[in-house]
Amino acid sequence: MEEYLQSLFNEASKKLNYLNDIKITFDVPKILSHGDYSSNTAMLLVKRLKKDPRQIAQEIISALPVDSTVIEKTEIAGPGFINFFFTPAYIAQITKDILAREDNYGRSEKYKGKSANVEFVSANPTGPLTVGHGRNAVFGDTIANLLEWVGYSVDREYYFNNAGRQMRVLGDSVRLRFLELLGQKIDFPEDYYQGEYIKDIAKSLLDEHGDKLIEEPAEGIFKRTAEAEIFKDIKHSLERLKIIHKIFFNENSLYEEGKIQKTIDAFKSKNLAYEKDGATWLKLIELGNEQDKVIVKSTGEPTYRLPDIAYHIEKFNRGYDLMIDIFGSDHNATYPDVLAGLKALGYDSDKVKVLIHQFVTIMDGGEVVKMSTRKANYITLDQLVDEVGADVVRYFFNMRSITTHMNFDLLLAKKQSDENPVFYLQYAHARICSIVKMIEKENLHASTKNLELLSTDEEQQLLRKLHQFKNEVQLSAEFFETHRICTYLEELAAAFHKFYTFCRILGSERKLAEARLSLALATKIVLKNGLTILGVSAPERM
RNA sequence: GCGCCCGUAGCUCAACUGGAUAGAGCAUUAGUCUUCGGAACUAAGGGUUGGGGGUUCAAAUCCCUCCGGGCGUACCA
Repeated sequence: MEEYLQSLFNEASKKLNYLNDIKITFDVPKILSHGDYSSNTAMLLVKRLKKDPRQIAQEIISALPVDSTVIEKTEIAGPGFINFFFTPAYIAQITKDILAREDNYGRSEKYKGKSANVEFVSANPTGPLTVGHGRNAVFGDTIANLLEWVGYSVDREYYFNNAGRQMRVLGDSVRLRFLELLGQKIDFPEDYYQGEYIKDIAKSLLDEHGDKLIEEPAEGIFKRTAEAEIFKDIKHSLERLKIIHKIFFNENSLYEEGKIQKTIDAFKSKNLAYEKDGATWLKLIELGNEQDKVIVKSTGEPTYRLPDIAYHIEKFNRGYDLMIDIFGSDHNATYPDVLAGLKALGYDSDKVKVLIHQFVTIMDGGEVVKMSTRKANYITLDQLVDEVGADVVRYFFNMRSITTHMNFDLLLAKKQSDENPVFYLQYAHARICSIVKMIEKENLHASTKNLELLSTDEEQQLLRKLHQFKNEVQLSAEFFETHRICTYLEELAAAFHKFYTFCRILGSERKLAEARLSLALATKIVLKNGLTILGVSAPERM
């Protein structure tokens, strides 16, 4: 419908030149009596034309070559909105498109030929993924899905570092637990990894190798085994949520391939780096940031900024049109340095989109659970999936804007899981599947021949909702907002249940029953496609 | 102190990125089933959008200021 309106305005702009100077948009009004679509174009032109907006609106309407079989009414309302009312018969035609495209309905080719990289999770393998990582993981994967739905080819990537201080501490944590198992009295430092999983890894090493490892350094087999075991668990946790990264990028490879040094050299050759107090500093003030920062410590080790910049250069060199980084809010101070560095080296930093999500506050029975990987005081992602299921976890993390500091009450999630909105959506889907099966036994089949019969309020409301899906997918992808899909699907499911309550299929006149059945099928398709984007299953029965 | 994010119904969150009368779910209350799945539907109550100023035809949304919370503010990542 929007495309049609757009084409009307394109025609009109040939007569009314001023329409070319302004961005014409169409909104779906909140209130039914304001029509199917509404445009504020006239009001935006008030300043320029110095005329009454309602008068401008009238001028525009007169210039629109409206086809009365498509639009039954246009009106000027309020301060100067132009409202469009489509004919019920036209609105019902959407059913045909949906049934024809099925699983692909809602996809577009707007960004066909473009490539994107989505980097997310990226937790170092020092411990199991926590609920906090869950938000990052689910959101990142869903953003990747959305980008695919609008035509991008997408690589999902996981960036990690197995060479830093964290990992040394990890190796030594395992070594100490190992010695402990051999009966040695050890003093386990407070800032080491306290989790049980460290003991498990130590135990498995003991089982396999006995006390032969007693003289081994922490950085050898202890660290290697810990990394391998933990990574295996991380990948498994992600797979349970249907998340599979195509690329695991090890920061270490940047050193091995000399890319870190190359980046330092690049900064130096542009006179953007200098030595002070034995360290190498980046001239970030000159690049517009708050203060200069160290990129190579006096020990000779780079700070995270340098490999981060080198890593993004690496991604630029792979030719992506869009690179998305997904971070928790604890990283919000780091990325401006990285972007400034990239820009200074001549890369188009606008291609890098940093999405920061706020923290998840875990509540358990009204009490805040403070989390720390090192202290092993956390709820793992696996535990969460065990308790509420993958679908609920995915839906829950997707259903809120990433800017909100969300509360997750475990007690509530467990207790009220039956009332979670995800079940409402799945129920609607399962209900349709069951209806269709049942009705086809009556030798009644969906038909789009008489869609104009779908004229009740409930049918028309449902049809209008279906119309919005494609646009909703596009907006969600362009604004990088997964929660819009959830909101949309809840409205769609509600519209369906209402339709289903008031409009009988069995018992209606045959042509009407066939049309209604096709509407139900179209709803099923859109529900399923929406859930697919979110990574939530659409069960045929529950 | 400074930077980023947040503050909307009792609770958890939306609001098409500046649009018309701020909406959903949960909770509360009152209803709807001899037939297609009641995990449903109908209706009611509940708001000075944290406070105050400003910008304009129009502000929950943008700007200023104050209050409250989260995360940062490293030669940790």
